[in-house]
Amino acid sequence: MRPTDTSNFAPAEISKRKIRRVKANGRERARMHGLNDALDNLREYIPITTQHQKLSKIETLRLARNYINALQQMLQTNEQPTPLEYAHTLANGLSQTTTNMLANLLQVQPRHLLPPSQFDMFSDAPLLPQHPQHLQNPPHHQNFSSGSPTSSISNSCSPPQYYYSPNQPSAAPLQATCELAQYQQMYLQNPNRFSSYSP
DNA sequence: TAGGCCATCTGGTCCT
DNA sequence: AGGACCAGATGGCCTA
Repeated sequence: MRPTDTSNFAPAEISKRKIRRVKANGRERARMHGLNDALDNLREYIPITTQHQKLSKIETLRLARNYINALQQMLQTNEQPTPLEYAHTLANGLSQTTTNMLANLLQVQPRHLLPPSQFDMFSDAPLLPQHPQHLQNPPHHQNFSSGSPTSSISNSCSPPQYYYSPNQPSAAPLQATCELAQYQQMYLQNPNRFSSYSP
């Protein structure tokens, strides 16, 4: 008899198992809802959002990973990446659909974000494209290291706005990045302030 | 229409 | 024993 074969079980035992299974199904449903809520929460911290279509679960996780990488690179190099560099980091490992969406939001050519194998299909493309003029010299572009120690938070909070879609439905991700930039600048000015930090 | 994504169910395993 | 977690199976929905 297979472990799951209940044909020899008494009706009372079968009923008991059914009840247990139904209860387990409910818990599993609730657990998955909790997982989905957490993913929804995570989506709010990712700088790329669209109004009509939300990122899939797997793409949310991939983009979150890439976003963390991008922020780490900014901290390590103490420089803001170009839009194309930023897009490259964010697009790492994403599906073609999401990559296209990303390219559209960041206003770079999608073909410049494709992996090398797909990039070969566009061999006539220049390796490093010119950014649109308004992206090459964005009005709010500012090097992190250029901020004076006495500059206020509000003045130093000039995130790379050209990284975000004008259709951005929520300012939350923008604000989150802005705050990270502030913390980065504070850290660079006085790392000792953060030495005792524990989450 | 095929493929991707999702919710749900299910049985197995591990832990308390 | 019962709950949490996991992975496989299944069917529905949507989009390119």
